[in-house]
This record gives sequence, C-alpha cells and structure tokens, in this order.
Amino acid sequence: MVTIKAIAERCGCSPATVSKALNGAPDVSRAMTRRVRAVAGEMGYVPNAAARTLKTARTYSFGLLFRENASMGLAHEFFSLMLDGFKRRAEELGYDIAFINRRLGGQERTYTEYVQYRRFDGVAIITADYEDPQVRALAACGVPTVTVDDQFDGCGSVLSDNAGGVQELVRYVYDMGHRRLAVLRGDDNRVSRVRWGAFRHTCQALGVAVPDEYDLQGRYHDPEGAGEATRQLMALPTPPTCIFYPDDISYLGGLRAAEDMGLSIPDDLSAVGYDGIGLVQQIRPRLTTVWQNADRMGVETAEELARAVKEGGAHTPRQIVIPGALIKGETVKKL
Amino acid sequence: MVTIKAIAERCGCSPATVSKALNGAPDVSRAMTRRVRAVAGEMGYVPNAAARTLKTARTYSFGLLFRENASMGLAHEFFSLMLDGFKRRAEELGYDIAFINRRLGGQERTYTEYVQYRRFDGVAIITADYEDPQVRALAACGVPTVTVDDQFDGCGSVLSDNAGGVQELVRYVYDMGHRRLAVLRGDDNRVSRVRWGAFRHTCQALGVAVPDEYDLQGRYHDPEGAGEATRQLMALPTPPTCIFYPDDISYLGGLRAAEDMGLSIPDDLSAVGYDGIGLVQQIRPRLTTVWQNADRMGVETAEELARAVKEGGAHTPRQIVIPGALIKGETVKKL
DNA sequence: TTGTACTGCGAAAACGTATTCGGAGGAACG
DNA sequence: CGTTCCTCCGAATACGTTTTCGCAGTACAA
Repeated sequence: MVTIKAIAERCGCSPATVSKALNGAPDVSRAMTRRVRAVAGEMGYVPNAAARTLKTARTYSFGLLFRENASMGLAHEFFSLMLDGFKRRAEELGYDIAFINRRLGGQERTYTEYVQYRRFDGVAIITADYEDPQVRALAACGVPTVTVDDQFDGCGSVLSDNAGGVQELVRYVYDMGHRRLAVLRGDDNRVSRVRWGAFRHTCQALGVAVPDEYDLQGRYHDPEGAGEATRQLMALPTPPTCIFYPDDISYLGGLRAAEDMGLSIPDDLSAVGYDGIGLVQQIRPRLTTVWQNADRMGVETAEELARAVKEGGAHTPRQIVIPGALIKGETVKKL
Repeated sequence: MVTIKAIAERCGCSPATVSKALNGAPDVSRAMTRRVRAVAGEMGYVPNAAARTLKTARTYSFGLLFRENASMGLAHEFFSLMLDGFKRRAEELGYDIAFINRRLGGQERTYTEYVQYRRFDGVAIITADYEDPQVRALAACGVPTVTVDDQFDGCGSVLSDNAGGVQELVRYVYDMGHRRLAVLRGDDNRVSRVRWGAFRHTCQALGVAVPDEYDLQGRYHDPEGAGEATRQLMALPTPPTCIFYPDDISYLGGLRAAEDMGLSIPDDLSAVGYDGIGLVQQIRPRLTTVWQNADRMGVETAEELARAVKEGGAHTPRQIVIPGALIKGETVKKL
C-alpha cells in the first residue's frame, strides 16, 4: 500500500505538503500540487479511510438500521425501493452506507455502542421496531438520526402521508356509491393507528357508520389472515360492499378467499389495498390502492440526514411528509 | 469518548495492559483483567474501529456490490432474500456489511480503489453486471471475493442450480404430455445461457424439437415484453401448448395477455416461470415454477467469504451450487 | 534601511489502538 | 547463595493521516 510518505519521498517534499496538495489546500503552490497529484496517480495511491477517520473523527458513512425479526423486511418492495432511494442519494451526497448490528467482536452489544464503535456520521432507522428500548436509546444517543414512518424527539423524520392517502381512498370509495365499508387493520404500530384514525374520521365526516363487526384487527403482509377475515366478513347477515385491506399483499389473500366463495371482485365485492406495489398492479383485476412514494422517502431521508450532519447542533430536525397517489384500478365497482 | 488511556489512569496501570486485558491476552493476571473490564464497563468504554483498523489492517467488514443500473435491483424478492441471508450469516460470523460505491471524496473512482480505501476484508458481488470491466478488475484485485451466479478465476462462487432446475421443469412439462414447448429467454448473461442450454439439451434428450419461432429473446422482469411475446406465439399457425417464461414476474404479463386474447391458463395454454416468488404464489392459478433458494445462497456466500478471509492465501476457492425445488402449481394442464 | 505582509513549505504533534520487547519480581531448583 | 525460569506489567513504537504553527524567503511600502 502506497502512503503519502512514499509520495513525499518521490516528490522531494514533506508528507504534510502531500496531504495538503491532495486535499487542495490553498497554501501550496500550483506547481507542487500538480506534481504531487501526478505522482500519486502514477503510484496508484489510495487514501486510507481508517487513518483519515482517526484523525478527523468523521467517517462519511451512514449507519442503517433495518428491523430484524420482521416478517418480510427487505423483501417487501416498499422497503427495498426506499433503501434504493436512500442509498443512491446518500452516495451522491458523499456518504457510504453500512448496516447496523448489535454484535461487536463476538459479543452482543447495543445499537448505540455499535454506532459509537463505527463512528457513523448519521443514522437512518428505516423499519425497526420503534417500541424496542434499544432503538429508542439509539435515537436519543446524540448521533444525527432520521426515522422513517415514526417520530422521535430531536430526530428528523420522513413520513408517508397515510392520513391523506386513506382519506382520499375512503372518499373515492364513497363516491363510487359504497356505504358498507369494512376495514382490516395491520399490526399495531404508529402507521396502523394513523390509517385507522383517518379511516374512522373520514367515515364519520361522510356520515358512514362502521359497525364493530366491520372493524377487524389483522396483520400486515398476511394473505392467509386476510382470507380468513374476508370469509368472516362475507358470512355476516349484511356483508360489506367494500373491504379495505391493510396492504396490497393481504388483498391477494382476500381475492383468493372471494374466489373460493364464488364471489367475483368487483362484481360481488369491492376491495382496496395500500402500497401500490408494482407486481400486484400486474394482476387482474387491477387493484385500487394508494401508492406510496418509497423512493422519494428514501431520498428525503438521505437529504435530511446530510443536513443534520452538516449543520450539527444548529440543525432543527424536520418532519417531512411525502404524499402518495390514489391508483384507481378495477376493484371498486360503481354502485 | 472514553479511551483505553482514560481507563489506564483509573486503574493505575498502562494503556498497554488495558488493551491486553480487554482482548484477553494471556500475559495479564486474572485480577487485573477483571478490574480493567469492570472499569471499562462502568466508564462506558467503546473501542474505536478506525484506530483498531489502522493498527491491525483489518476491518471485519465485507463490501457488497449490487448492480446499479438494473431494472429491479434490490426490489426483487430473489435479491433481497439473498441479501438478507448474506447479512444475517455474515453478522453471525462477526462481519459487518457495507455497500461498495465508485465515489470517493466527491470524485468518481473505481470499485477497486473504493475497496482499498475502505480496506474491506472481503467482497461479495451479488448482482453486478459481470461484463463491466470495473467489476472484473475488482474480482481480480486480490481482495477475497465471492461472486453470485457467475464465476471468475480465483474467486469463490455461489451458483443457483439453473441447469438442474430447468431440466426438472422441462421433464415435468413433458411428463404432463406437452410436446410443443416455447421458451422466452431473459437478458443475455451467464444465467440465461445456462438455462437456455439446459432447455435445449433436455428437449433434445426427450426428442422434442423446438422450432425457431418457439425460441424468443426477451428480458427479465418485463411483463409487457412477455405479454407481447405471448401474443406473438399464440398467433402462430400451430401455437405452443406451454410457454416457459424467464421468470415469475414476466409470467404475469403472459397471463394478462392470454386473458386479453380470451385464453385461459391452463385450459388453453400452459405456462411456467422461474424463481418461486412468494407473492406470485399467492395468485390464481398458482404458478408452476422453480423456486430458488435465495436465502441459502446468501448464507453460503457469507460462509465462503469468511473462509477465504480466514485462510488467506491458502484458501482454495469453491464453487458452491445450490439446488432449487420444483413447485408443481396449477398452470400446466395434463394433456 | 527598516518594517510589514504575503507565499510556500516542513516539523511536529495528535488521533486510539495493538504489539514487541525488556525488565522487575518472585518462585523453584541445584 | 547463585542460577534459571516464569509471571506480570509498562515503555516505546507504529499504523497513515490531518492540522497547527513557525520559519524562510520574497515583495512591497515607508
């Protein structure tokens, strides 16, 4: 490995001058700068990140925390698109991405300790379990942090406009003539509560009553559970005319269950999802759903994080809300 | 930030002793070791990765190269599941994961330079464009490397058993009575060539002739293209009885096209895919396809990489082939 | 001539850790 | 008592870089 010391010898100058020349310091002559850079180039010099970090206390890299014990994790298009956007924008801004562990030299440690060990400039918490005390500790440990789809004191956050999306979706279904609306909720977390609140609120504003038996607790990305819920709903004396599934994947379970019962979507039953997953849009009937702008959420996460790092203590964390878009498919029948 | 020097003062010993005690060196007494560790614990000591790396020339982290200009990239379940397995196993083995760029301090550099900059202990090339000269240079630069679904000299590799999978698939379709088999190929790369070769070879062994008009060049994960190909094939004077799509997602395009033409799968046309994506298995008719064990491929990649790092020059790179599994769905009709 | 200002460079220290080597002290042995 | 051996610890050095500060030299003005 060639070091600045070796370059200094070849150039007949000191290592200090080499360092300054390579970094474009003003107190080195143009001639010297050119010479140093030429020699560095021909010797194949590559700086040493560890040495640089040790000296400057900066790593130019972001730590990324993904939930671990999740059902889908990375395999969900929403999260992978967000990661893609985050990674792309962070790299444009000059930051690298590394995953955050809780393992450190064979031993189990906390996220916070790991982040201190690696000296990340900033931390993005993309889909962790926000109830986990370790996650909360990490968000509060002083390293610039941005959370996605949840909100902590002192941290920036990027939030999908779930309330707006649900409202638009409910209004659309209402406008199509539906009055008997059933909802299947996802796992209990902030996103679910926001969506459910928006659902109830919008229904109320429209004068639509939602009886208890139309309001079911379910899980995200659980086609089997959604199928079971669908059977249960359609067996009621007065079944709903439209079911709000917690997400596009769960809807697939509902679709299967409906077919098994001899019901056709949308002729016998209307249905909507949430997420706007590209793959699901490929199947017939095309699902009416709300598309979440996952890529842009990742991009905004990177930008907010970069701002937080750059501005340091002077930074005022922002709450960034990203709107989605209603996809009018073929699964809601005009009544 | 508390350093070993601070611990040394509190313990009344030297930094060297602290370092040795924390690392479990044999030449420090049990009593001293206990005391140092206790003090380190109560002072909240966390080692500094940069300093350690500078001294030891090891980072305990793997660089990960994902293709950049891909249509899907991370958003494909196959790759995200593989990444998940890779990450999980690597962390169990004590390695962290970071993405590989080609940006370094604002400037565009090569992958190789970036890897040298970060001093990764090993590199995994998961879905890069293997024709890219930069990728080939990285694989040849001396850092322990494992490639997935392609093979380079001197590097370990983890390969999906595409030949075996295709062969099993073709035989199954043949056994179901089909003799007019059409194939839509994916983008031109090693995997496609292996699959196509296995297809031709198996057909030949079974005495099935594949006319040129049954053999189409297409792309991966391209439902529109697959739909177009399907229309083209079904417009032939003697259309095929079964179409081999390059992957599960492309099949969805075929399914739509068939429905548009008033054809029912599998009654009027049989179809098979490749990948075994969970989401696609949720839809009716359930697709007959070959499931690839992406998680295990990721795990094996991590293990082979760890071996290569551990054994250093003495390591003999392995070719690890991971079998898939035929999923007998409902899209191939018994003739 | 003296004084002032600016330019271009280098010596040296520092970041936090791991490792080598030697020395002090004690125990065991002849 | 002298010798050898073992245990435990610390001084010193090195890893590669950045940064501060001072110095020499030159230019310019008074």
